[in-house]
Amino acid sequence: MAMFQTLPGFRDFYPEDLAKRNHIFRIWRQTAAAFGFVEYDTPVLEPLDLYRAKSGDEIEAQLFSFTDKGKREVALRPEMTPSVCRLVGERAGSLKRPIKWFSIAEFYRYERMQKGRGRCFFQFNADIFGEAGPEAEIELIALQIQCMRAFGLTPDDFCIRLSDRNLWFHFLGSLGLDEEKIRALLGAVDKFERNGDAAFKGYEERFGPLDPATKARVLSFLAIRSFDEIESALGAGASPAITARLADWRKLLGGLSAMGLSAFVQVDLGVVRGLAYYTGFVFEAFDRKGELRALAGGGRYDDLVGKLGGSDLPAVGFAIGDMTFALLLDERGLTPVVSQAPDVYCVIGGEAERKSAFADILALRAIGYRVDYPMKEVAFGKQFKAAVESGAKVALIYGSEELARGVVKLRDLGDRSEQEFPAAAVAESVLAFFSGP
RNA sequence: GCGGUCAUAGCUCAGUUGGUUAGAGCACUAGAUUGUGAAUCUAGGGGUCGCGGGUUCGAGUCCCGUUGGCCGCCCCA
Repeated sequence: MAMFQTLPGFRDFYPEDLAKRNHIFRIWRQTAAAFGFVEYDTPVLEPLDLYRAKSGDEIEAQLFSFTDKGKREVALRPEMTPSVCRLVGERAGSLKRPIKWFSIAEFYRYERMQKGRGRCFFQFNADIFGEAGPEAEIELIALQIQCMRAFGLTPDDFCIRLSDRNLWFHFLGSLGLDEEKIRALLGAVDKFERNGDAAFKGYEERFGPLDPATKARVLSFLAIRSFDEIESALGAGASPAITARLADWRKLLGGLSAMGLSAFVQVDLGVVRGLAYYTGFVFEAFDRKGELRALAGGGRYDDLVGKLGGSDLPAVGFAIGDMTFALLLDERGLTPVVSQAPDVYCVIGGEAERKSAFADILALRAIGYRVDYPMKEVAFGKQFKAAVESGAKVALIYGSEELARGVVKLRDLGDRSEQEFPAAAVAESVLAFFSGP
């Protein structure tokens, strides 16, 4: 029993765990780069006010926050958005647009542990700044899909539910509700899927009973699952603002369709995301079976950079969390098996032979091969067993007989065939062996 | 923050109505085996039975507390 445990909700990564994590990150990085996104990073520790400014005081309960030795109130970052808003806000005037940035970083939230949720977790974040039109959403939704597809996940495994807080604002505004009521009602819509009718309780406690006709219209609006339904609900006699918004929808859906991604996208106005700062399209990825919490989520937040970074910049972004994503890969049997085996394992006769081997070992490693050998003098039989168990492709045999003849023997641990190389040209010979047919 | 449930070796678990020095398999180390492969045999290391207190002649076992895991609620940027 270890003397110390990790803090609740924190994780150790043993080599095999870290290999899996790194493999996931590697694919996310490659994918983001393929989409033309560049990587950035920010401090883990930030001024507490950065998060207060965005989300208000009540958020403090879920922050790892404390006062540092300089009497500054600080917090471990619970998300990337405020930090990245600061970065782009500071240089908004000099950055080429569109600004396409991504990061892979660890975050901390003081919450109760649950399946797919801990107190520390990693997120892949991607954002586009400086593009106000739905072209940015096309790019980001496509990236989000590819970040999951790249692991072999299909439309049978997950889908992106697409909604629009802007449309909800127009719709509820047309019912005569003011902004405060609209925001409260969107909170109810967000909870409706989970809590049913009880979701409206908070609204009604604050503003009184919701007019039944209005409620009926809200319920039928949040049940919308296709663009056709949106059009028939709003299209006839719509205001210019709604007409323009419907054009944005057509552009977004058309773009995703042209990319061949329609099967991954589900229009679903029941998703509005709880966050008040989202201003337009919002999208959330779920597993198809509905067994896990959300895999990824994002949306447009056109007012936040101005609020946190000082310069007005339209923005869209999303994040994928590592925990739920890893659970989904496990469930589908898609967790990558990452080999950390050496390419070459050296079998060494004795101390004299060891000296001959060392020069070659270092030369091979310098070329980039993974090379291992026994630390101590052990029997040949054991060394061959160790070579096989290491997973190496070949064994290089430095025996006294071979070296006396000026050769080193290579044994293919797969087909058990052997060949000899001149002892003076081992690195070149191994290189030729591996690049040969 | 609330409720349910669980906790014995690195892993999976056994452990009698409370009774001697807490066990097995797997894994690990070494030997049999000083030049060729996942086998076999033998030996070894590894446990304050999550932690603390109580009941008892005696607690892994019963009681209370606590910490941690899992599941659900709240929340979920």
